[in-house]
Parts: sequence; C-alpha cells; structure tokens
Amino acid sequence: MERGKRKTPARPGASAKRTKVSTTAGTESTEERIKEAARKLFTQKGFAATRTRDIANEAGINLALLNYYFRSKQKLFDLVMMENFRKFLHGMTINFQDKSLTMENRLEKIVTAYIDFLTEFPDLPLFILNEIRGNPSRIADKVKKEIGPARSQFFKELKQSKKEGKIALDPFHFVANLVGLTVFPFVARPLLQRVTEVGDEQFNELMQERKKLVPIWLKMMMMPAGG
Amino acid sequence: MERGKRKTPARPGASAKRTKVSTTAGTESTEERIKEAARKLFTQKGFAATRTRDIANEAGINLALLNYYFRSKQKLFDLVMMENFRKFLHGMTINFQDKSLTMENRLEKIVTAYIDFLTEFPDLPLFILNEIRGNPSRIADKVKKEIGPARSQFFKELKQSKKEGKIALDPFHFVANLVGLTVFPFVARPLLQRVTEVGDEQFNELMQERKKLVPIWLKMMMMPAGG
DNA sequence: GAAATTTTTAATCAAATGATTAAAAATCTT
DNA sequence: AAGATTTTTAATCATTTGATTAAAAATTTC
Repeated sequence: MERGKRKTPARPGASAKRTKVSTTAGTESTEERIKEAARKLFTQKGFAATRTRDIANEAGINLALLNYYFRSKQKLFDLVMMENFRKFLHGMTINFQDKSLTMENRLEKIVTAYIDFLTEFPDLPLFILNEIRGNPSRIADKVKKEIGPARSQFFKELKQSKKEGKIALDPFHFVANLVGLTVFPFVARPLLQRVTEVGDEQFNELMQERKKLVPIWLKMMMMPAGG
Repeated sequence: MERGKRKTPARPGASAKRTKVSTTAGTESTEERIKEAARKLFTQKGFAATRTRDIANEAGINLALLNYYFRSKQKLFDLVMMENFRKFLHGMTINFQDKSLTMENRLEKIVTAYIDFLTEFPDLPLFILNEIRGNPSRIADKVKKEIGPARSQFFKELKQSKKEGKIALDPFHFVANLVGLTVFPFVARPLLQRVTEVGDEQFNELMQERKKLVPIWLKMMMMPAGG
C-alpha cells in the first residue's frame, strides 16, 4: 500500500458475522478491556498526560490493538469522555423530576444519590471540569441534550416558587450552592483533608453526614430571611 | 564537547555583574517574560498539554532561551506552580488572622477578598486542584508551611466556639462550605452559566451578591439549629 | 478439515517535542 | 575602542509517542 494512503481497516462488527459476545464473568471482551483501561487513565490524568502505551499496558494488550479497535487516541477519548459526561449529568439530574415529593424530600434524594455517586466515581467531577474548560463549545449541545428537559422543568418550579414568595433566591445561587456543597468536598478532597487533618474513614463519615446537612442548609438558604 | 556530557551553562546572575534591571514600564526582562508566558499557559492547560515551543512563542523569544534561563520545562513549571500555590493559599488565609473583628465581619472580609482574588485569577483554582491530585505529597509541606499558622489559630477558635455552644458544626464542614461556596462557582463557571442560562455580566453581578450572601449563609449554617 | 475471516503481535515509521550546541549579536568592562 | 562576558539565535539531536504495516495466530465458515 502506498505511503500516506489510508486503508479502511476491518473493524470488528463491520463486516463480521461474529455474534457471540463473551458474557463470562471476569472475561471481558478485548474492546471493553481497552475502553475500561482508557477510562481509568484518561479520567485520572487527562487526555494530554495519558500515553496510548499506558492504556495498552493497563489493558494487557498490544498497542496496535488500540488503533485497530478505536482508530485513534482522540476517538477513544471522545468515546470515554462522552460516556463519563452522560453518567455525570445523569447522576446529577435523575432525581430532579420526581414531582410526587416535597421540595425538601426531593433535595434529600438528590443529594443522597449524588454523594453515593461521587463516592463511587470520585475522579469524575475534576475530569469533567477540565474537559469543559478545555473545550466549552463541544460540551454545549451535550448539556442541552442531557439535562435540557430536567433543567427546564426544575427551573420552572424554582421561578414559580420565587413568585409565590417561598424562595427569595436567584436560581443560579441555588444551583451553585446545591452542586458546590455536594461536589466540592470531593473535588478538593486532598486539600481539605490536609487542612482539616481528617483521615479517610472520617472523610467518608462526614460525607454521610452531609446527606442530611446539605438539604437542611439549602432549605435555610432559600428562606427570604437569607436573601 | 562530548555527547551526553552536560556543561554547566552560564546562568544569568550566576557570575554576571549585571546590576541594572530594566524597570521601564512595559519592558520586562526576558526571564520575566518567559515566566509570565509559562504561567499563563501552564495555568490554562496544565503541564502535559503545554509545549515549550508555545511558551517561547507566547513570550516572543527563541526556544533555546527557555532552557538557558530555566534549565528545563519541569524546573520552569515547578517555579510557576509554587508561586501560584503560594498566591492561592495566601489569598485564602490572609484574613483569617485578624482577631479584632467579630466572626461575622471576618467572614465577610475573607469572602470578599477571595471573590475579588478569584475574579482576577479565575484559572488558578482548577490548576491547583489538578496539581494536588497529580502530586499530593509534594503539596503537603507547602500547605503546612504556608497556612500552618493561620490554620491552627483559626481552628483553635472554631473548636473553642464549638465548646461554648456558639457553633454546632464540625470544622471540616465549615471549611468545606466556606471554600466550596466561594470557589466552586468559579471552578464550574462554564457549566453553571450554561445550565442556568446566565451571561458573563450577570455572572459577575451574582458574584458580587455572593460577597454578602455567603457570610450570611455560613453564619446560618453554624447555628445549632442547622447542625 | 481447508479456506476465509478476524484478531493479535512485533517491528517500524513519522511527527512532535524537550533539549543541546556552536556561532552570532549584544552588552559590559576597562 | 578592544577584549571579555552575556544574551540570543538557527540548526540539530535524541527521545517519546501516536500510528501503521505485514505477518502470525486464532476463529469462523463452509
């Protein structure tokens, strides 16, 4: 083949008639192993600091396989990144909708779910924040698509509550407080732990405490007295 | 000179008798120009994503000069990074000491100073958080040295207040809330603006509002009723 | 079981990138 | 002004790194 020319390589699933997908426990498909290794490293160290060779090592496969399955580092990153982002936004907005609950109970559900989520994926928020800064426009539509419906519904309620005098707070402040009080301890965890001399076990206990505290605080902050 | 051998290059100031430092407005020294270009790019894009050639371009100098003045990319980064970190911590703890004020007035001074600081250097917090995650141990002593005194003094007061029943809140929660409510809006600015549909001007107005609101909220959260 | 197809590997390429070198230009010393 | 020293540059080096290739190994199809 001529130099510089690019062939269209046989992609798995493209013309393949392979139908069996290994579902044996512990034996993921090669493609999945690469993706998981990539997710781990990209999320931990970001795009630029991650080497494709490290991903290959982590996945226990040959470097060429990475390109065989995903074409390029960038494509692989985009894939992982979008899945991360969807996961993050979903975890954030899943409980916004449920109209059967009072605002306070709903807040408790949101915060609890989100703290559990962050406990499981503590590296996600910083990854997301970096990605957004590095590429704000690419994220735009993603945000709209993913949280558009939830956002507009939740916001209508917020504005309605403000009109009724039940809230005396700009929706921006409310969202910033909700997300900030919930996410920030995880984002700044190493710094906070060092400054306050708090160990790992105690940190987890404190996060459990916050499941109750943050909703109480948020409710207090919404009151007219505080605005 | 033999290959691989490394000479000790003439460093400015090492054996130089040059005494005049250009203080003309707008005409920084070459060394300073490089450092500022490096600060800008490193802070914006992180270590791995920043090319030494980009720094050289930004500073308007030849690439070799960067190594002439700072030996290596890593050394230059360490320098900038430490200065950033000192600036960040200083801005954060400068107002913790002043015992002449009431707790509430002190909080107002702290938050006001910090929001002004963040308005001037909005990229700093995310840079710091990334650095800490990437190298937690290297930061440890820096934190101790820089905020050690302020921290211990402030914490003694917090614990004292808790004993006296004036505060019913773990110091960790207090610090997390203080920093979270202040810093997080800047860290998550692009995301928050998009979600809440807030423009740049309005964002700045909201931040000014928070100078008054955050101290009020913090005071509310300290009350026994909220703990 | 043989041929076809897909998956995996070792070797290598080409571009990017941090760093160095030798020489030119600028500045300082006397 | 001459010589010494410092600063700056163009060219080049060596390594890293993302990507490709050609062949081997494994799997599927018939």
